[in-house]
Amino acid sequence: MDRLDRKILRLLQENATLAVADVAKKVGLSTTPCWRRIQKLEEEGVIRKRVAVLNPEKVNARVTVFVSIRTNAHNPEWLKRFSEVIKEFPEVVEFYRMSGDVDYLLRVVVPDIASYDQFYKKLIAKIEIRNVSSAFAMEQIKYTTELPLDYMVLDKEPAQASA
Amino acid sequence: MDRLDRKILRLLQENATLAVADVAKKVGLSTTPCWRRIQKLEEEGVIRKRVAVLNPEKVNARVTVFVSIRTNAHNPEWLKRFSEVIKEFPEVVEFYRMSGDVDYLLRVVVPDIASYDQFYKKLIAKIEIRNVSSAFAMEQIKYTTELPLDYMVLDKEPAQASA
DNA sequence: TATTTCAAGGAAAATATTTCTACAATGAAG
DNA sequence: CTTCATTGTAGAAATATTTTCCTTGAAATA
Repeated sequence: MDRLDRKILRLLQENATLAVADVAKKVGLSTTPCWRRIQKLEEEGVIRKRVAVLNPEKVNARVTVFVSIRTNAHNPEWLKRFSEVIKEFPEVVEFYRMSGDVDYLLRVVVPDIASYDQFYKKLIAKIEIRNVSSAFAMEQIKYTTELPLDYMVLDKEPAQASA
Repeated sequence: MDRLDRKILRLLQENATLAVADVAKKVGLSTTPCWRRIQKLEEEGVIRKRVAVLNPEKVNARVTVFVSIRTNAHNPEWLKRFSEVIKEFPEVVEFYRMSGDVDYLLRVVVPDIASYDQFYKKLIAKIEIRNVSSAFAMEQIKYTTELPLDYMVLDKEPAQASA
């Protein structure tokens, strides 16, 4: 992984429809080596997938709720069951195990508060939870799928562009 | 927007590299109308973009921190300035204005705790904040870019597939 | 310094795939 | 029975992917 790989990743994180030739041009490479690099990044799993990102408004996914969860059952069985339950809910788009006084944090996406209430009832019907607290987002000011690449570990200097 | 559009979106949310012909086959349509639908979904902005999703581990983005922010300055100027500052940080991948006792919530992605501390110092150097509290994620159990489409508003019944 | 080796890039072309356009057919609604 | 929206078939044009083979330059070794 060198600076060229990073440049390629940056471009594809922004726009995955770019043709290999265009990526190549932008990073200052010809198509063949650029194609080989992308291929490799995919094989290695650096690039996990390519997806379409939708407009939340347009698909009626207007409300984001952060759900903080505390549990009594601090054991792997409970977590396993809980994870499986959560993964079934398409409304839960993110799910973290946390340090600190909150045990788990969910990001839930629904059309409105009423739908959130329905989701909430479905959730607590499926699994026992000690304590749930919901925080509503009023506005999504920034949302990106792009990971910061400045921290990426570079094996070596980028190969000098040969004449 | 009917059930066919929804089906198309579901597929493209999962995998944006699918050829139109493949999408068509899966939704039970021939390529032309499927192509036209996708075209329209893009024009209307339902599909916002297509992106490559990277593996956080592989690009050294291992630690997620949720940063809760309280401010004294409840005015549009401060928010504007704050937003601009935040948008400059590639480490901040999500940013919400919240209801409740927390004013803003950030999701920050960095390689490790030391980097988070550096980020934190950079942030408070740039803008005055009353109160910051950081919660560290130990594990990302679920993360998806797919929005739930079950809530999508359908104009009408899907057109009957014609013979 | 000469020579070998190796990793990476470049050009070009074959292949494959995709996109996009015309035009005909269908079925529902009025 | 007319109209309108939508689909289907087929094919041309454009693009993209992938392979083959060659070149280059850096590093290693004698």
